[in-house]
Amino acid sequence: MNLKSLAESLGLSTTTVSRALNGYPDVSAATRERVCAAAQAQGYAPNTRALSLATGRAMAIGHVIPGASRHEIVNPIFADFVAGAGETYGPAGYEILLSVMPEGTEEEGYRRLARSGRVDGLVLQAPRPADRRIDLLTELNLPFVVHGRATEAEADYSWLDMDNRRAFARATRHLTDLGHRRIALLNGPADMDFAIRRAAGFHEAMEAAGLAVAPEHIRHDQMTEFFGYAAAREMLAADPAPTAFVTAALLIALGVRRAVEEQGLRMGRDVSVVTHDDGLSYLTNGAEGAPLFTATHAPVREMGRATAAMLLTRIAAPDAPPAHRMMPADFVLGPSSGPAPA
Amino acid sequence: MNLKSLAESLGLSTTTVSRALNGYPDVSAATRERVCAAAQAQGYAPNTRALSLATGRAMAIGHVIPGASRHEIVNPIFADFVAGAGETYGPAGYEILLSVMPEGTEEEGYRRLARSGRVDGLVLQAPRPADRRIDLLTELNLPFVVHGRATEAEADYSWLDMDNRRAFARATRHLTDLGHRRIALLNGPADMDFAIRRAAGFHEAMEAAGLAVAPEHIRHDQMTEFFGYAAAREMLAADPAPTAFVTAALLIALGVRRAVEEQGLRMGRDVSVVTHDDGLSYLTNGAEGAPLFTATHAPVREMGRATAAMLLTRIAAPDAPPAHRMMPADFVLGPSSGPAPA
DNA sequence: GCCGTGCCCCAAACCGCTTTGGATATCCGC
DNA sequence: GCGGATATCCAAAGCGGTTTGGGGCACGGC
Repeated sequence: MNLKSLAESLGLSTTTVSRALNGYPDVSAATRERVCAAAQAQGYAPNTRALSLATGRAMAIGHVIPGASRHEIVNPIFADFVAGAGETYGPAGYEILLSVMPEGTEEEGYRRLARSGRVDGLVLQAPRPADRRIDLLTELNLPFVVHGRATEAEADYSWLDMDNRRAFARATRHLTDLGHRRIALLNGPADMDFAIRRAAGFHEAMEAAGLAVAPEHIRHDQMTEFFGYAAAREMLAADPAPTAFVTAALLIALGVRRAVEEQGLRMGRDVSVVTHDDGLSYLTNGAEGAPLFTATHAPVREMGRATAAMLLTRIAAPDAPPAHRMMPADFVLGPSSGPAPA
Repeated sequence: MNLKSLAESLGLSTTTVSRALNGYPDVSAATRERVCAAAQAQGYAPNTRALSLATGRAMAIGHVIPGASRHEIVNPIFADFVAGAGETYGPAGYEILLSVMPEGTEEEGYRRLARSGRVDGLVLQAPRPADRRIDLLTELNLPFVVHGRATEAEADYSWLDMDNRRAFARATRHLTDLGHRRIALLNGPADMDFAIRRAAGFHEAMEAAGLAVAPEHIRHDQMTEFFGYAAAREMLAADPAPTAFVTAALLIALGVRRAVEEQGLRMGRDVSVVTHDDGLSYLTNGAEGAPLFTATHAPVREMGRATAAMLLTRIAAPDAPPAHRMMPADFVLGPSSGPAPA
């Protein structure tokens, strides 16, 4: 069922039918009525491929999953972020094009994606401090918004980020205020910009409290339960052991809790834990109103929605100056943190 | 940089250039060489929109996230499954089109997706027993493969599934063999086909052991940590309490462990837990060689790869009869299960 | 009676590629 | 020298929409 046969069945030209369906003025109300009814009845939907070729708009946004190497860890926040973005795209008629780019082929991959015309814009995730993708995309002249920031990027670009530094300073200060002096940081991968900002916030608060940071109490790794468990287990066995942990993800915190309890210690009394919580739908911090961990909380789904909205306005007005948006994190008090043991 | 200008710059027709690039015979080796070199040099990449319109193939596969309602839980296995599928699509030149379909608009949504020609095939996830989508897609004549099965579907269709019944029978038998008599099942949502099969396996093993199933020991819900915690906590406080749990996901098992330890009980001694483990990259069952839970294990990423491969062969030969593939689950022995307490 | 003015509608060009159906040139055997 | 392969190449017709640039017609004013 294409435009042509629909037009024929109505005894009209394709031009008129097209204009009628797209709300152009040059068509009488009666005709428009008739056309719309017929389209509805015959179940007409424009062929996106043709539409896209004619209009030059792909009506799709690219999201890239970096690294398709077999044992790569898929970022767990990815699903929620994309679901959030989808909520924004849907009503606007955009679809998500997911591109899995094998490590190493990235430059070529982005180039091809841009030239292929499959997408009208791109969302960049998990940037590194000097992320080459930003300059690349600027050069390719494809609208994009970065979820996160790339500290050392030269060009100005649109981004939406959580205030990582401030959130982690807040979390750490909470612990120093409680009298903790040996605080460990279980952070995300060291080459991620967000992890660097989180570390900065941590150091800032430690310094403000006049505390030294023990290098052996800082760890960077993929944010898994096992990382939290293994790192905490090791640190707790050492002497002196930390009395508190700041962790970059709820999964890490769950691992820490496992190590803590395995040692016969109690969380919130013997060892305090403050975590960042991405508000993942399938991994909530306890129940509503009864959090399990003291946490900084910033729902990533919300960020997906907001990032998508920024990108859509950017696509609508590509020449507008880049926009920036900083999302704050809530601070939630839970039973996992308490005064430092004497 | 389109075909036309590339052809002009070479003094050839677009026909010849197209044939040269696509490996058709009607072109001399010298010309082909020249064309390929120029394409490389000028950074030519065919416009997918036009290519797609001309060939009729979209070079994209649709994956649908059901439900975009604000508080919907995004299935955590989704990310790994899609990453796996992407590994298969990539080398074949296919991209993933992610469609977020709001609850209720599904029928219309699939119809539009099919007619729009954006995708060459579809992967259906999380089917319900009498899933209407299967008949719908068959009617729409769009190649698709179901991850899971729909028990009551009438038509024959391609599917790939884990052997849920057998896996859960195996898990349950392990516990009955250990002498457990009161075993609880913390299952996925009751309307999911996979959850029904898992329950069937559970009941089968209980019956084989001559054990009655207490209705209050069966729970269906979203597979979150909190569900595991709350359900186990409640059950352990009741009298008689179960001595063992079978759980449908690692996250649930983590919640159960939390409840167990909160009660001062020890997992594997006072309370046994056997879980299913989807092998998510960011949520592993302990470390390699040192599992945390006794588990049935079937990596969902692998299933993504395999499902994608099935779909691609189906697209290549749409008239072949539907294919079926059953994936077994491993059984992994861990410290979370032990003899029933006396 | 003529002309300007809206109102509706349409034919045809175009988006960038593939593919069909020749066209031209070369080369072969006889 | 000539018919018929064979090897190369190309013009043009799609694919299914949008958009440009009119064209006919009725109406009103002079």
